[in-house]
Amino acid sequence: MARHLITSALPYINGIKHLGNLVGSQLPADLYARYLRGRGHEVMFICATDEHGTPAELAAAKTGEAVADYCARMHGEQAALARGFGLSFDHYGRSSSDRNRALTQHFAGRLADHGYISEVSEKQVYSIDDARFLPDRYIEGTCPNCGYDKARGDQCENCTKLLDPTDLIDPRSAISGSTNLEVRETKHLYLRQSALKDQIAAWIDSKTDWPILTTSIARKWLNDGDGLQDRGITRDVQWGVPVKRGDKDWPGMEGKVFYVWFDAPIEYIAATAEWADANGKTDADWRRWWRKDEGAEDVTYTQFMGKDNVPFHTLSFPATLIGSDEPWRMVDYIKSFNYLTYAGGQFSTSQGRGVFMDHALEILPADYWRWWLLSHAPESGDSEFTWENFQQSVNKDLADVLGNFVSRITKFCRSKFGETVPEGGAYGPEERALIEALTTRIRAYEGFMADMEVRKSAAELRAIWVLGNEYLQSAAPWSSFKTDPEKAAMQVRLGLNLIRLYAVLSAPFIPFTAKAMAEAMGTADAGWPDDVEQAMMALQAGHAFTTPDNLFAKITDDQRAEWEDRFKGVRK
RNA sequence: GGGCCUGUAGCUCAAUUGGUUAGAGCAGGGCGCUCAUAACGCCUUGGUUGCGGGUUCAAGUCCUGCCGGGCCUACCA
Repeated sequence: MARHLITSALPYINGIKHLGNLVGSQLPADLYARYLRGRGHEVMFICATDEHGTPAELAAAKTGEAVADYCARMHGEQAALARGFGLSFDHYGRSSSDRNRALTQHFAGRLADHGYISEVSEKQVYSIDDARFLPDRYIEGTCPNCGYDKARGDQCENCTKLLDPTDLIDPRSAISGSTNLEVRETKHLYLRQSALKDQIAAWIDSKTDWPILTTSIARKWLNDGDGLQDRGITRDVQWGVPVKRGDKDWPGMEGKVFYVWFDAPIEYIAATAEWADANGKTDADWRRWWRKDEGAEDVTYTQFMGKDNVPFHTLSFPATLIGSDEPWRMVDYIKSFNYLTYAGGQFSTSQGRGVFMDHALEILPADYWRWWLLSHAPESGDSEFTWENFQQSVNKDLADVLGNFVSRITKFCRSKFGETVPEGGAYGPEERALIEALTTRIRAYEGFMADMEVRKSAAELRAIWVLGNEYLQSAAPWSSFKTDPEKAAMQVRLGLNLIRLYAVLSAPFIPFTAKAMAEAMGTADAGWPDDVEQAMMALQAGHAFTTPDNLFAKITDDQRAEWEDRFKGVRK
């Protein structure tokens, strides 16, 4: 039994997340966490809402709420949706928590004490009417290159040219449209990543088993141009962790907050502390997951994230941990994902494009989404969601292959033997061949799951389901029942045990259905089939079961057409 | 502009890292079965691996040039 710390990238607070967000981090992280728990490992699975920064302030202003109220409300909504999707976080924290505030300030203090913080005076665009400094992308104007009139201060979306805000013709605030802008001087703290470059590079070089997607992004930042650049870690906004040096004030930094990307990854640690607080645990209980000097030496730490998050997890967060000169557990493996696309374009929270978590649960149970998203996870490249593919996959894999298997065996047993596991008969060559085939495939499944090969795991699980149908077809208990009822009894008993086996194996992918299957079989035995032959004797003759309703209703063509139409535009 | 990723059957993806005849699922075709959600099983049709060069005994895999798609480019997160 090993100890596994698992974190999912933190979903940003400003709205309901879409399926692309879900499949890029939280869902595969949940798959892995559930699998490891199923194998009996000790797991700490952490996620949280990422609540600070300009977009949260603007989203709150739009609804007229105070930003703290807005975040509290949205956290509640996101937490409810996470539960709806069966995301089995040990704790779903908030980056605005007291724990994170204290820890973020602690790290900043440690970094400053070790000379890894510098103060930099810089000029930034200030909007007098908005009463705030504007990040480059919140300044709009006419592109000097192509004349596009909605170019952003960082880049023109029309001609893709990189810009400085001062390049724009007729610049205006993207928030209010005000042209009442001026350049002001402001002072910020910078994390001296350049001074930590060699240590980070050596650390990245040691990760030879990481996906190319992950290491290549890190190397680009490490080696591009003059190498890893120092990074501003404070901002002139209201909503964030106030800048402090440990628990002391930071002269000259009054009224400023830490940059959201500085405090967000620290929330992985803080959320574990929140877990302790929420469950009556001690500090030692959470620190044994994070501090190598307090028990975390044997922890394996895995992070899940979309590819856009990689630089922060391979560079700035490690720089924070290394620079603190404290023995924090650093990530052992980063599993990163490409993007899920929707009807040829991107899912977009800001544009309301695609299918969102709340709407998804309105129209279908979570397991449908979990299965499709995981079995099509964008691991090797971007992958596309289409309603036709979704309908076909779900109907075939879940309704026909798995659901119908459960249906045929339970209904046959009910009509011939009643709702009790029948007794009699002994295994023949077919049963031994089945157990051998199951063993081979289950071992392969375990290998893929351990390697976080999500799509391959799904394909293997499906193949395991198919074995059940193949067996029934060749064993044909409906025929043997006529000539040799004891043989049919044995075959059916094996079939019922297959349902329990499938419940155990499938739980990481489709936890709700797995639970329904186990309950129908009247068992709480979730023992992992280390020995398949043993596992096929979990349900003994005389054990009562119930015949479940169909586990999965098929998606009809009418439904597909309706949803295709409903979700083709922009979220209201 | 620069960097990285990517292009394999109608569709979604594999291919043990350069090694026999490029494999699965879905969709299509045929046969079988009748327990089951018109479900299941078996068989089967589909590929000049984007295009052109090159290296090699051997290239989907390595190099190079085109063409297409995507991501990142440090002040969105």
